[in-house]
Amino acid sequence: MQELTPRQAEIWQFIRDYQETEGYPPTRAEIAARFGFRSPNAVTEHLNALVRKGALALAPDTSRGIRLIGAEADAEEEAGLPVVGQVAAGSPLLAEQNVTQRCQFDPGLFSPRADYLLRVYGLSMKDAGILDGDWLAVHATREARSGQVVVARIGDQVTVKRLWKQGKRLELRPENPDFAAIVPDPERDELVIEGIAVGLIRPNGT
Amino acid sequence: MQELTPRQAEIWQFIRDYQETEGYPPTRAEIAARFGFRSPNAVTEHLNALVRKGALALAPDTSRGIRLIGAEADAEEEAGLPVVGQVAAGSPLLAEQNVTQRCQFDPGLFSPRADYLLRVYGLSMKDAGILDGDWLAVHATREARSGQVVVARIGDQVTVKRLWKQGKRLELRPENPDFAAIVPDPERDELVIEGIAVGLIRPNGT
DNA sequence: GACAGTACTGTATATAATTACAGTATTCAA
DNA sequence: TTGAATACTGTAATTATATACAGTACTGTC
Repeated sequence: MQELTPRQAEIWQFIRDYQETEGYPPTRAEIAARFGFRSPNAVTEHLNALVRKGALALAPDTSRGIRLIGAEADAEEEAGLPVVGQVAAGSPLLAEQNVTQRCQFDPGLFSPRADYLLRVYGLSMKDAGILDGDWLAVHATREARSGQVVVARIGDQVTVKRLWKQGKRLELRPENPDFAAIVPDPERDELVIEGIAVGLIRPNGT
Repeated sequence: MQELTPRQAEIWQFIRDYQETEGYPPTRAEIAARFGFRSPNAVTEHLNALVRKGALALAPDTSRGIRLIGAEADAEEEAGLPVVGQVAAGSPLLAEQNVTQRCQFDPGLFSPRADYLLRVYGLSMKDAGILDGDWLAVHATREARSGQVVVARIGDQVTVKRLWKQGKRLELRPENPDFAAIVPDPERDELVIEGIAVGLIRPNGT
């Protein structure tokens, strides 16, 4: 969708709000009244501009025949965040085969934004309050700071650990005394940070 | 809302579908065409009946001035579940003063249904993966089985612990060796089960 | 400096749409 | 067995609404 001018955006938003509160779209005269236009034609031209830019569709010769495009959240958001289960060896994390379901919630819940939910296997992060079966909310990024809980990929393995950096030396530490830290060998192992933990959902009871 | 006749329900659903696909409500003539009525008045009378029964609202002298009622989820669900923070002494858990915000998500996420989210203070349930600041998803009920994590009220205190029953003896056990179990004295303390834990949300990063 | 895009005023008109009024027929409860 | 609600046909009037056309003015850009 092409960029809207401030005025066009105002009008688009008014139509959305009107639709929301009244249950049906406004007429050109109603839009003109809201913005103080003395001519309904001012609105018609704005609407035509919005059609050209793909922000709405107009049904010709139809009263209130305005349909906003992109009013609802996009399909991705509508369906909710993907929940990534067991990751098949070598496949991208978000490959369809790995997505077991989708989960919808308040986008502002996590900050920075969660891009997907990763089902956690095992108890290696138990002392960080991350248990088997939990869904870790992950913000997809390659950048992680020391001390953050990260989703990392080493070869075919995807793992959740706390990242520690000391100069060039990287370490992936579990939070459970029964598990040992992973120190990737930069020569042999390819370590990729897939994202950082921004929250957690425990869908089953405790 | 009063019971609709089959015909009225058909018309109500058509309006919903039309609204969904076109982006605006239908005219009486369009509804008549869909059902094969030869007179727009047949529709007008159906609409009036639907207004009497509270299934929709009509804006007079307004083209397509139809607003469906009960099409979206009810207001409670719209606003999301209440997040209960620090509970003021003696107040009901869901008293407005205790609700710090609301959080919206997939209702099917927790089972049984979550009625509210309780902000957890302290680390007494650390080993159950429940940390300070976590939001415990709670199903409001007075009934709890031994072994379940419960929200209990003893006098003015609201606490999250694991419930253990042995005959008539009740015990609220923390999951952290640094804390001691609470054994309420049935003579002195009034123990009320407020609900059971059905899940958890950790809104902040880890 | 001409041209396209934005942002309007002002007037007029055809048609889209609601709504009133006069009927017919059926069903179901008091 | 009468009355009220449902479920329509048919016609007509009024008003709600979209839209065409003729202008004005400002802005950026090729």
